[in-house]
Amino acid sequence: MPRVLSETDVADFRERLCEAAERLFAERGPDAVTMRQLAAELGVSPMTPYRYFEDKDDILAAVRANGFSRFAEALETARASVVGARAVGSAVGKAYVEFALSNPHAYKLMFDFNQPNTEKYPELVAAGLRARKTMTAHVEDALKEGLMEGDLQQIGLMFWAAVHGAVILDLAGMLPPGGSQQLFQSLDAALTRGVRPQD
Amino acid sequence: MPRVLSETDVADFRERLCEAAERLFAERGPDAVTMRQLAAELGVSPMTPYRYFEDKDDILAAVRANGFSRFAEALETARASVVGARAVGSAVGKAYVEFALSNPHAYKLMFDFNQPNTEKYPELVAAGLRARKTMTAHVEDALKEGLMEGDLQQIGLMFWAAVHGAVILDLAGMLPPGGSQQLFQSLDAALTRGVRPQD
DNA sequence: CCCTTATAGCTTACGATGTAAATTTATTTC
DNA sequence: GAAATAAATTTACATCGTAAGCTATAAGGG
Repeated sequence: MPRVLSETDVADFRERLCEAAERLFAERGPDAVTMRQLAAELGVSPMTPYRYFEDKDDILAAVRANGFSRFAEALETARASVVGARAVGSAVGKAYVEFALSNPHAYKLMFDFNQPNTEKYPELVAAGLRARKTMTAHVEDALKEGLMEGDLQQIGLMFWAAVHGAVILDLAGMLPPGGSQQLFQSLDAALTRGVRPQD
Repeated sequence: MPRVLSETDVADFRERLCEAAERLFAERGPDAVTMRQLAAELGVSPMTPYRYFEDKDDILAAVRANGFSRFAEALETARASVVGARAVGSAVGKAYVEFALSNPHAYKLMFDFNQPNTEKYPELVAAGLRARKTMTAHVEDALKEGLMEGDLQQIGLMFWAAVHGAVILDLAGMLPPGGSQQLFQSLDAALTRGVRPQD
C-alpha cells in the first residue's frame, strides 16, 4: 500500500475495473456485474473500488463512455476507409451495425435509457457526441456534393434514428438474427432516395 | 378470506396490481416498483401477490402486455380515423409517437431489452404482435394502391425501425423535447418517397 | 532511526430487495 | 361443532449497494 496513489495508479485501477466490468457484462450478463464480483475480479475487497469511483453508477458511466469511445473509433475507421459521401454513408452504417451486433452488451448498456442522469457524467456525454458526430458527418459532405437536400441536423438525425431503430429491433430479437444489416441497407437506400434533390 | 378464489377474483387482483404498478412507474419511477411497495398499494402483505403471480418478472410481463394492448388500441383507433394508405401511415405514425411521449414509462418498459426471456410470456408476445400488425398493415394497402414497391415485411420493418428509433432518441433526451414528432414526419416523408415505384 | 501521521485498503454492519418456509387465520365440508 | 384446507401473514435468509470504523503501511520530521 503505497502511501499516495499517483495519477497513473488511479487511471490504471479504473481501467482494470472497467475491463472487468465489460468482461462480466459480456460473459455473464448484467446481473453478474455487482460490486462484490467486480472487486473479486481484481482480487480486492468489495469496498476498495469506492476509492476510485463515486459509486456503482459512476462505474457504469465510465464503462458506457469507454463503449462510446470504441464505437466512435470503429465509425471513424469506416469513415476513413472509403471516399465519396454516398459510400461513406453506407460504410459508416455498416460499421455501426457491426459494432452493435458484435458488442451487444456494450451497445445495450450504452443506450440503456433506464440509466441515470447522463448529465452528471461529462466524459460520457463527450464520448457520445464524438460518436454522433462521426455518424452524421457524411451527411454534410452529401449536402455539399448535392446528393441530398434539406436540413443538415434533421437528415443526420433521420439516419441515426434509422440505424439505431434497426439495431434495436435486432437486439430485441424481433428480426431474423443479424437482420439489422439488411434492414439498414434498405433504410439507407430508401432514405437516400427520399432526401435527393427534387427531380 | 374466502376459501376459494373465483377466476374473477384472481383476474381482479391481477388487474388491480398491474394498475398499481403502472401508477408507481409513472409517478415515482422504476425503482419505486418493489414487491413491498406494490403490496402496500393494495393494502396487503408483501407475499400476497405471489398467490397471483409467479414472481416479479411475471408481474412486469403482465404490465408490459397491458401496455402493448393500450398501444395497439391507440394505433387501431388512428388507423380507423382516416382513409387512404398514405394518410393512414401518417396517422398511425403520429399516434405511435404520441403514445410513446405521453406514456414514456410504459413505452420504456415495453421495449426494455434488459427484460428477461420474453418467450416465457405468450400473452406478452401476442400483445406485441397485435401492435406490430396494426403498425404495418397500411403498408400492405400502400403496396396494393401502387404507392410503394418492394417486400411487404421489409418495408413494414423499415417504418417500424424509423418510428421506434425516433421515439427512443427523444425519450433518451437526444432531441429537443417532443422532437420525435417532427423527426418522424421527416422520416415518413423520405421513406415514402424512397420506396415509391421507380419513375 | 524511530515515532508520528496520513491514507489505501479491509472488515464489519445496515437497510433494502426478492422470495422460500413456516405459521396463522378463516371458510367450507362433514 | 370439528376437521380439513386454502388464503394470507409473519418470519427468515441470501444478496445487493454502501456507510462507518479499523488496520496496516509508507512518508516525513525530530
